Amino acid sequence: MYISLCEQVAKVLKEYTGREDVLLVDGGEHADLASTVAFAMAKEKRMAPAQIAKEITDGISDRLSKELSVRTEPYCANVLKAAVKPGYGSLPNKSERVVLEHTSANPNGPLHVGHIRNTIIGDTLARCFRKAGYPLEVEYYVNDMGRQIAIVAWGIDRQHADVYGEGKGDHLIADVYIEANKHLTADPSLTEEIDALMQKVEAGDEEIISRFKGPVRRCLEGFKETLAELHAHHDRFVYESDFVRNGDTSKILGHIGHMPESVHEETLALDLSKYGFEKKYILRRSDGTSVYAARDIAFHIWKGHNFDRVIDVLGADHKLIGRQLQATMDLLGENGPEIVFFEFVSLPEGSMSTRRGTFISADELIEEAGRRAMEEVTARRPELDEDARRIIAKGVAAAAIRYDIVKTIPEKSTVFDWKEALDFEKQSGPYIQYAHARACSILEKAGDFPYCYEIEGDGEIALAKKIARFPKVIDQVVTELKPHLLAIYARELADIFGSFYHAEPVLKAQGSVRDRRLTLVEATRNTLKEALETLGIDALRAM
RNA sequence: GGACCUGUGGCUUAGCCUGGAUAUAGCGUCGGGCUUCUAACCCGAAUGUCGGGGGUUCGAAUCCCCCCAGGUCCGCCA
Repeated sequence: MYISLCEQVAKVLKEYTGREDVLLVDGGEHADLASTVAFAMAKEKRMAPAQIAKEITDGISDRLSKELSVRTEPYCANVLKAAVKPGYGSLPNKSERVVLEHTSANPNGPLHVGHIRNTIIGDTLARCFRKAGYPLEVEYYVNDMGRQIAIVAWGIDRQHADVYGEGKGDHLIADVYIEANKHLTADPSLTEEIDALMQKVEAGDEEIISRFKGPVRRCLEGFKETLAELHAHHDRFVYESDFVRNGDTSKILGHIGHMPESVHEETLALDLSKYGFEKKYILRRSDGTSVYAARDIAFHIWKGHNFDRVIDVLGADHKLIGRQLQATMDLLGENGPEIVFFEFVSLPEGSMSTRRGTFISADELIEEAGRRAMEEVTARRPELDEDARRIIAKGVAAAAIRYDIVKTIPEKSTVFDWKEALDFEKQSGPYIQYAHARACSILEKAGDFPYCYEIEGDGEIALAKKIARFPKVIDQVVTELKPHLLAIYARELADIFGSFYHAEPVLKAQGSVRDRRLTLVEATRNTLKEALETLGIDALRAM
């Protein structure tokens, strides 16, 4: 409704003014929709913008009210009819195939609170793409042959570590990795042993390859548990080593070697200066092995051939190499990735590092959030049995974590704060869940009622207008790749519902007033549910 | 030294790409509201040189330039 209304108003405005730049913007409090066209016309017509605006509105108001439902009531009625249906906000199916890569942390230790910013941005985007009707595949790119994993394999041997015993694999691997790095720092000559391992892996040495594979698999087992707790899902785990084994990497390096931009010294590199990069982009070491960047090119060529739109979620530390990759794909005439970058999460005492062991793991955060949520549920709903409370607490914990992370724009670096991460009030996931649970509670008590799509009063209209915007928000998230817009939208919808809830009695209203408010509550509940699920948050029916 | 991102009431934060009406919300503070649909809530108040300085414009938090502060990167690591 809202989307088609925007399009229709824009069409009328374009036809009337004869201009293309009628850009419709949010009208704020004074209007539902606004156009800046009058300001643009002011200069050439040498008239005050306000006067031009008045002439335009006088000229088109007839058409708008005749041809479109710009009058509030019929518009709201149409909105509500759509919003009470399951799946509200879903957009028409598209044929454009999308591949989205997120998380892709190195398998050398557990996911920490920095990694899951990637996970949550990525998974929320993925849910929005599905909601927007795109066929989508979500991938995790597993670095199973880099230096880090060589260090893990080396450390396991040297420390006689048992990473297959009791405990979560990713944490056991981290212990080995941290210890191994201490040894390497103490005696830098040991790095030769790491280099030797990497050369053997690239050469296809089966024994060394299997020494790498085990810990990688063990670490991924741990990741998958953590990701499931966060409601994040990958359709496919793609292994970096596959692009060496299948020959794609050497094939592309061969091709690049013949390009005019290639630089042959001891290494093979690309000169990307025409894209504004000062540094050469090194792809093959002097010992003949490929670097990460080369395998990444092979991986992205594969993605570009199999999908129409390629999206990566990457940390700010990948900005340079990500842009070099984009430039290289352009040079090769391949379908390159769009990249969503997010800035770092640090701790009050400094930056996080798996190598140094200075991080808060996602598992710690999930556990602590679950404990706090259980306390809270037990205090509020002592009459519920433990299983019921536990289900609610798990949903609340994941909601608090996901929302706390997705609500902030990715460009802003943040400092992890337990207090904020575990906040269950206002501007939090649980707050939005609570609004949904309240709506459920009303509807459950109401029993059957006939839908009534009338609307009256500022409170009801404000709610209906907000509901109307949901599909547009989904569309905006996938075109602008900004999942935080959905987070903010859901919170604002919950805010407006909160005010409505306190101002307008529903169950106590009589006759058609009761029916229309119940219909509005149902539309709100359904919209909140769809929004929450698209955020990867459980739409709890009771809290 | 160079590149990118960020800087908005005491704290956290939206708006910036695409300039337009009194700059968004939360926390905290202060004052109200549970015999009434779940108070994880609601209503009201106070709190702002939109980091600083120039410029463009009828109009700048938003665009351009310079400076300051924080983060990230500049490896034959990933």
